[in-house]
Amino acid sequence: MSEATALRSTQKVIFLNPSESPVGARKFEVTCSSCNLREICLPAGLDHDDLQRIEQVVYARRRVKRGDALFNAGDVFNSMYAIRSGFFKTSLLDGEGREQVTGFFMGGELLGMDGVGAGHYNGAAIALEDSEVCVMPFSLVEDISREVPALQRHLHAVLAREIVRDHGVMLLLGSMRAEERLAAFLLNLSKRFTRRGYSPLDFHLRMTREEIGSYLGLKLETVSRLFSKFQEDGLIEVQQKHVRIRDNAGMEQLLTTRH
Amino acid sequence: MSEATALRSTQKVIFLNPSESPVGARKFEVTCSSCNLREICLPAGLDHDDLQRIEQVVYARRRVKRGDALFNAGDVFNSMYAIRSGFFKTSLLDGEGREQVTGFFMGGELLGMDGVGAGHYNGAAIALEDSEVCVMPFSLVEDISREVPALQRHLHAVLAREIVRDHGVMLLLGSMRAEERLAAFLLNLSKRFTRRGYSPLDFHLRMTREEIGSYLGLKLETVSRLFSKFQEDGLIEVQQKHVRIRDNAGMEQLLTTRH
DNA sequence: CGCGCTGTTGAAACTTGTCAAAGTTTGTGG
DNA sequence: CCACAAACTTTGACAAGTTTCAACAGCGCG
Repeated sequence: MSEATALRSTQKVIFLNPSESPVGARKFEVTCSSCNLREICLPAGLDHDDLQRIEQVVYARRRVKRGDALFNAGDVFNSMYAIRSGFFKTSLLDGEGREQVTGFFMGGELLGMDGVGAGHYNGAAIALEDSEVCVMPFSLVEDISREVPALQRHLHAVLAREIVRDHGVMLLLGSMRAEERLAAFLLNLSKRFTRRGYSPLDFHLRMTREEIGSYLGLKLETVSRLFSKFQEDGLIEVQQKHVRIRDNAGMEQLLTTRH
Repeated sequence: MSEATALRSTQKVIFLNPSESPVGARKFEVTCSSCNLREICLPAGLDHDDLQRIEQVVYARRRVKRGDALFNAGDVFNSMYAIRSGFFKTSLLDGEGREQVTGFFMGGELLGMDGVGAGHYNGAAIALEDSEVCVMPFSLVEDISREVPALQRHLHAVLAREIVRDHGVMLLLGSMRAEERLAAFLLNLSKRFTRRGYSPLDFHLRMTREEIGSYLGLKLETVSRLFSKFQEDGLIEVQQKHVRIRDNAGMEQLLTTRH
């Protein structure tokens, strides 16, 4: 792809979405090769040339304040986003304004894939703490992935991984009881924190009980009761948003034992 | 892409998966341009050249008898499949052998996207009636989509559509009551039958109550009771697997009315 | 430093699941 | 082609799980 094409693509992004401001968005600030999330974000075993070309897809960074939307359902789709730091929830609004949280996302994970192909995002992404994302204009991603098969494969893998993740949530919502859902949720968070170098046994929940409940298909009171029950059973210690896992094996057993 | 590359790709498929037998699998039998599902399967507005190249991705057809698996969870991933005729369910097995149905698929819809990138399928696809699929070796799809941007966009759109579909199911499982779930399910089927030229008001369910229940996160008895209740309420007529929708508006109201 | 959002807990109601039995359809082998 | 078995469906009564409503406590943001 020519540099001219790249510029055209990126400018389109700027003008269509004013909030993607050029402030702090100069390309030379961004390098994937030096990003500490590189191993999570990018495929392994890239040679220097490929890596350099893949870095072109990251056009800019953007800060999102806690409570603000990275994008809303229905917004024109231009870009996918990689989370550099922070924490997001994604959600849908059903017909009557009820919210369904479809996922929680942390550093190194991608957002916005649900907009590919449709021209607009299907759901919203809201920051649960002050966050920063890498902006990847999708037309650029497509252009470069035609030239760099490693990026093409990675893009497909990323989209498919989201499908697999969603199927996991469907399994959770469709066939687990409340207890199992919360255990699965906590263990999943724990695993993802580990990968990012945080403690797997001691972490801070960024979301409210209501958001957890929405994600798990439960009411907030049920979630609260379960936290208390897990604590009584010696599985965890909870204090508001702070969770400490005391009996990891016990939690896993909750998931593998029928009733 | 050279013809040699194409042949290498297709042969790999044959040898890795013996059930993809060359019987009835000769390429010249397959033409997307003459397929009556073309409008559902392929992007609109393709010129003759692009269409010819896209047809290359369909290497073969394969018949799957009712009850047989098109692929199983864990099978090596080589191909995506387009359904030419018939009906499938996809499902996951949870830790203890319980099945979660993740979707039902009919003519013109695609299967196997959950294997992209991981090297193996995440779930299984089982034929609910004698079916026939187009086999699309994924390496071929990737090769050609690098050359034909229309195919590239279509592939991305197809993957994203699956993500959006899954989010819809998560909404259903996470925030609807049993009645709403069944109504949503029936209306969704109705809509998809319409698109294929079948009656939207009068159709034959290919799946059992248990499979419907698994998909909707309900027990089969609950599904059965709801069918009876919908009949009492004059919304539908049911007789085993045959369903006739009598009050479409009433069904839709079930979905838009809170409680 | 206080007001509001978030979280906890209790009791009662409701929805859905479980268990059981009987009826119906489908498929198969004689 | 019939008969029988297996699989699927329906329905009832009861149990269990989850939600609803309500009251109150606590933390944290402004």
